[in-house]
Amino acid sequence: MGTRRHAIINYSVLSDAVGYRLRRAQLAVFQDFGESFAAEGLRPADFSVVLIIKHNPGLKQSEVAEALGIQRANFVAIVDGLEGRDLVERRKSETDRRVQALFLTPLGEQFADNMMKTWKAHEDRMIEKLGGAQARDELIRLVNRLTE
Amino acid sequence: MGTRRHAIINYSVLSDAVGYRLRRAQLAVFQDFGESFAAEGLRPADFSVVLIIKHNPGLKQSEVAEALGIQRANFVAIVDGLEGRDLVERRKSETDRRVQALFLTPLGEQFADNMMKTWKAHEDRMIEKLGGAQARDELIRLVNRLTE
DNA sequence: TATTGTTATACTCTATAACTATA
DNA sequence: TATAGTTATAGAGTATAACAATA
Repeated sequence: MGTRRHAIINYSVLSDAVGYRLRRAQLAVFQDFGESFAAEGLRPADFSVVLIIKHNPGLKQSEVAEALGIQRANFVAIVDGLEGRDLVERRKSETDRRVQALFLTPLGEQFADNMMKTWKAHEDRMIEKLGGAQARDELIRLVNRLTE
Repeated sequence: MGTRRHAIINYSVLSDAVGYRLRRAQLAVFQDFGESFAAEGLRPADFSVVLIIKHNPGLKQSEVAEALGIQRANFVAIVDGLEGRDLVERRKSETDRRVQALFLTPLGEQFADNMMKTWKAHEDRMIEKLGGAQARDELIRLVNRLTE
């Protein structure tokens, strides 16, 4: 049979456990992000990499990786993917032949502009859910204390 | 050579992107959680499962899984692990032979009590970082809006 | 027919070690 | 010796399909 649809659950301290609630919220936000960028096939990490390169052209691979908390070994495949889509270009430094400096291609610049429009629509949805820009600012202020 | 230690990075909108900041903060909290429970070898999912079973003995596997947003296929291995450590017990329901009802073992009850002490120390650190219980309440209130 | 638990499998993300080429 | 990028690999976490037992 199964008369009840959902069991009534006592979540105990989980209801306001910082880690648990943060995790569930982050997954919900990334879910919306994923749906927003499904057509472009852009993952959160790709977005952040394109954004950083756009605003910091010429950085070393390892600098971008470190800025985003990505290990340089795992960063290689991300750049490979973006380079394969002709969005990002690796240029060997003249002064230090070990380093790869990263730049957006012309297509990458164009892609970044469109990407930001899609992102803004996503972010605006999140801000609306939060209850406005002030609530967003308050949230950022609070979560930053956990990261610092 | 290498005169600069860290490149100065323009993070653009990433500085207050809800998803990005939430993700970084969640990782920081889980990092502290992991260090707190390194000795017990308890992952966040294990913690939440033990907690739910403690406060809702006799729930079906699928009910606990759904309550925690874990797919029932992936939940099997989690319960296997906890059962293998003699913390959780599966009991076949008398009324519906398909379902496995979940209970803590006596050792599991004892483990849960100790677990909560470790967790409270962890959570208190997070609350302190946030600036007190009121700030924590405000954070929970805000992130819940993203999940609902 | 539908549900519960299970197995198998694949894909992403992350972590570590070791290699190469350069400095 | 040390650093930047790379390769290989292994471990989590997560998603989907299909199966057996039972309803």
